[in-house]
Amino acid sequence: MLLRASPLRRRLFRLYDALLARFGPQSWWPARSAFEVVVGAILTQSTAWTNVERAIVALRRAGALRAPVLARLPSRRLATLVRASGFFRVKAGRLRAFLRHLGRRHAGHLRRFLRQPVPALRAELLAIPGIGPETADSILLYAAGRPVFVVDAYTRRVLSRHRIVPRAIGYAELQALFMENLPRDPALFNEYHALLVRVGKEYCRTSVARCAECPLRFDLRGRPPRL
DNA sequence: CACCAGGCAAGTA
DNA sequence: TACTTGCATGGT
Repeated sequence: MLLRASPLRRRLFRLYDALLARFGPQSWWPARSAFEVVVGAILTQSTAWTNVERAIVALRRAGALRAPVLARLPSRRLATLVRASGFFRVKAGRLRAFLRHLGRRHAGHLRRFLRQPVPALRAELLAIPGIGPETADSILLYAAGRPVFVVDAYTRRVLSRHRIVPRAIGYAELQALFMENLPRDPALFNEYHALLVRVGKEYCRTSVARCAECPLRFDLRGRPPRL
């Protein structure tokens, strides 16, 4: 995959190099199976990962981190198990919607579901209620190993604070910026996104408080980052 | 105490 | 099409 050099491409590579040099490989996604990636991707919607971990632990203790078991769990019981991840009634419903789709369209086989071509798989994921662009792309990249870049709040915040993109850039535009300017390599997309989340958690919250301590100092040219 | 976190869908203008 | 609001727990 050959990409002609451009200022934007150089900035994206330099940002990646700076992140990797500072934080090292992140070994994402933090899950033991593809099914657990799907569950975590739904549970982490607008929620701190520490709270998702509590819910995952509860599900594991109940033996519910497998499709056949989770699919048979009553909604009240499921809601109780995922309570710590917040929005628990909504998320229990979304997990059930995914399991219902998996059961009806793919005989409950996640592998089979994930094997189809990216465009069809992405469209099918987005058609499941409760799965939007970020959740779908997280599943595509981290559960199915496809070269799809995941955009999230940290991606937008880190790049806009470094003045690489406008603050209000849309999901598709920001995703295209990465996918059209980097080699389409699942391992690269995996690590890049994980690193953005890592630096975001530590230095790039919505409050600008820790922003000044950020070790990257990436192309700010001395100016304070805008909110 | 107030504010925030790895979204999404439904409602309004 | 572009905003706004509800959903909810647990950490800082």
